[in-house]
Amino acid sequence: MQVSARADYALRAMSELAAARTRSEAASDGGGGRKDSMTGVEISEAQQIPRKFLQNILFDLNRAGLAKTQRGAGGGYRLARDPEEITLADIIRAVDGPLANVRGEWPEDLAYTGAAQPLSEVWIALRASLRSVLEGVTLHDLASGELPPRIGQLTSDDAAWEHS
Amino acid sequence: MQVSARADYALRAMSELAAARTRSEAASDGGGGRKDSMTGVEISEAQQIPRKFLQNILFDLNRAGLAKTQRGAGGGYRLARDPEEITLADIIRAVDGPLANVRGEWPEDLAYTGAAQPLSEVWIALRASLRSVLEGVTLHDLASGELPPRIGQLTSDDAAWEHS
DNA sequence: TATATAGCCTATTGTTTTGGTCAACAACAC
DNA sequence: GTGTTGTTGACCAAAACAATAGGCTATATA
Repeated sequence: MQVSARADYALRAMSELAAARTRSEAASDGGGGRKDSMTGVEISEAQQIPRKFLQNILFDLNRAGLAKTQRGAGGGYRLARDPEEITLADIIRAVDGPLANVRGEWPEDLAYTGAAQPLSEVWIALRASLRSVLEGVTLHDLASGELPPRIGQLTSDDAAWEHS
Repeated sequence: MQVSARADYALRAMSELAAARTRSEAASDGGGGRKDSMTGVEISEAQQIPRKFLQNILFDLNRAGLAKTQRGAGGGYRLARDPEEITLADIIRAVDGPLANVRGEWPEDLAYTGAAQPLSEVWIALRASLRSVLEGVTLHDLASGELPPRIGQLTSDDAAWEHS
């Protein structure tokens, strides 16, 4: 139940790209508009992510169709879709594979015997619960700083801030 | 976001112990009562878990105060508390450490900059969400086969059964 | 008090994942 | 062209994970 460095970095990089796009749209007074792309180096400096490692991750995001790339001078990375249409779950899946699995297997593929039988239903529930968070937050939510109400409920209700 | 083999095995082993205790209580007609403990080998055969690996895990569970052990002939492992008082979260923490952390850090310790700032709140929400499932299910729920309503909601409502 | 039974516990092994680097190569803007 | 930037695959070290080995210790009971 760990969030990997890859996933964390990917989310931060994509946030940065979402911000670049927002900045670019805001500058629609003149005509040319400001650039909505960032180079790998720019992203790595903005978010303090090791350059080379970040490039691997951006490559995955590109392959998954979440980011678009432009080679050559003046190139860089930009979002492939509107920030409203990219969820955190999309990003994590692109770099880490399936959101939740057990010992490398999908929950529904596990065959439990005896007393442990109801466990598979618990895993399904767990996955659904993860999804309800990660598929409910988009890059736009992050970039605007306004997370959906669902998140606020979760972080305020419980003793959610205790360790572990 | 993977559930480790250790966690899976631990949950299955503890389910088995819960079942043994239930069987023992059911046999309260005569007087002696049936044994509520199982040896390592019995558990490993019942759940198809590698013997030696299981022993490491049982050791952790013992150290965490979730299982009690008895050496010597006729010995074995048994639950240290009532099954109603042991949650799945307790078991996972005993063998895997903290339920949810990011790159080895607690969510609240992460310092995000710029566009990624609201991410830490998302991690808190994610952890709360995990907890709401894993702290809500006890060994008794598993052994009786009757999971709490919260689980049923999660597995029925959504398209919860799709892959990934 | 033997003795078989069972857990204790440290060490070790092999494999996979993770985090990260390098460098040759391909595309593109100017 | 020429320099900038991404592409791609190979590479590496360290850590984590899964699993095994085996001598040691406790103890129930015959």
